[in-house]
Amino acid sequence: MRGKIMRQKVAPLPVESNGRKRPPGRPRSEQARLSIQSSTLKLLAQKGFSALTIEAVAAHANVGKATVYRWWPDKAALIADAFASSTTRHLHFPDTGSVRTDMSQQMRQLVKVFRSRRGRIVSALLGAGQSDGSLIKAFRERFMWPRRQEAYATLQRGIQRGELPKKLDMDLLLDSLYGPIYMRFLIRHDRLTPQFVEGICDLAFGRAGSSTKSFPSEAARTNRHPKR
Amino acid sequence: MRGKIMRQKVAPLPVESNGRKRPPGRPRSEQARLSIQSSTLKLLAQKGFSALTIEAVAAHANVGKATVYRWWPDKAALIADAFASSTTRHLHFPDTGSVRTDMSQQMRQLVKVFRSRRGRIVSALLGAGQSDGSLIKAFRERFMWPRRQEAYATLQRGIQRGELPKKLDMDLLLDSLYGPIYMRFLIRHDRLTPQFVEGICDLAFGRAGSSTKSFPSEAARTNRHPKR
DNA sequence: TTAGATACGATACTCTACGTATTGGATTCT
DNA sequence: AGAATCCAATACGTAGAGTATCGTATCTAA
Repeated sequence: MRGKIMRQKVAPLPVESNGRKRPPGRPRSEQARLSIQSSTLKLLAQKGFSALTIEAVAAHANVGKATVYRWWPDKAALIADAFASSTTRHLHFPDTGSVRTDMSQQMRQLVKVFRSRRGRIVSALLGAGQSDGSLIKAFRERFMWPRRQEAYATLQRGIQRGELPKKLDMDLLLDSLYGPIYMRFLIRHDRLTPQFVEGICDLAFGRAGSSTKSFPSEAARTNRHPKR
Repeated sequence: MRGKIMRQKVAPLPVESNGRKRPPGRPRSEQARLSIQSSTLKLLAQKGFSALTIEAVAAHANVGKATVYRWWPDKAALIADAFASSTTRHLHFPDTGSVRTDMSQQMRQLVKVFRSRRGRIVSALLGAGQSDGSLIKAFRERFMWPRRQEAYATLQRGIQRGELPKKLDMDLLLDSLYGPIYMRFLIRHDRLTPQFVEGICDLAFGRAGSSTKSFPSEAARTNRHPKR
């Protein structure tokens, strides 16, 4: 028995911009919410997923344990939400006039994030996600998907400029660009460097470089991006 | 007394391979060890990492919990060891005379393993490894590294045949081939198919295909494999 | 044959953290 | 004022980790 209903995570604060009246009773403490989220991220980056306890989060946030459970059903939801709420504003794609340059610049940024404190949070999320579907889903929808949309647009510009073939499997190309980064990030068998990013791009876009018209290898035709 | 004598004069646990005499006392039960390992793998594939309890392993293996702890310090070591001891015998590289074919065939095999029951074990190991260095290390050393050695040899043959440039960053190429597979395997944003493998190879080796001399993109030169 | 050493399964135990429930007080509505 | 809901604090029940102990089994050495 789940006790009483459990209010659905994230619980948008009342009184919002919409005309709804605020319900009676003491409103939830925004300060407590923020404090919990930031403590979650902080401890997650420090200790990793398995060492993160809700009791520690509550203590660190100067909050009652019940307050955590009132708004988040479990540790997974807490982490997914904290992560989503902190999604980096960096990691946008530039528009330099060259796909190769646009992509590699963003990839370098991603590598920088992965190597930073935030990287630890991402790996914890992906790691725990392997035994909890909701976490990996949160990662895809809140982190990966928005960036992938930008990536599609970036590639599209490249196609229009004639840098890429018109019939391009964008998902294949993007996974070929980012897969090696994620692999080194998660398996840690080798260093994540800007040089590595350039090597990946050389391989995928062709050695020729930025603005030339050399099609990658004319590969990656087939269907566009039919999934999801 | 006479009836059941001589039971198992077959030397259940004879002298070690080295010249050392066997220590006094009851020798450990090989049967218990194997039973524990196989139960670990079975439950891990069934329930994933977080739901795997040592108590359940002991019960499933018909073994005392203390017996588990006598030989493995913790859950991580138990899993790492069970995984290592079961390392698939498949996943070898063929020698067809074409690097592209050698690689893509092995990659298809890997995809098949990832999609099988064993895939669940691998993802559990990599997932838990994100908060436990010993697990990710076990994966690298026992699973990844032996195959990478074979991959080096395979690429080397390609170089000697002139299919690949002499100055090749093998690690970059291998990460570009396998990274996309691991990414889809772990993030699950898209399907892992043989067609995907071919797409990756098209991109990395060039569309031309198997036995032609088309250098990938002449990329991936720089240093050979200086790390680790 | 016996003594010593070590493994075995079983089980009881302590600890930690999860998640629930209760309490007394604070805040905001009608 | 009264109802409703929040808050922190804290006690509680449960699950599983890891340790300790017991009686027994299986080995070596003398």
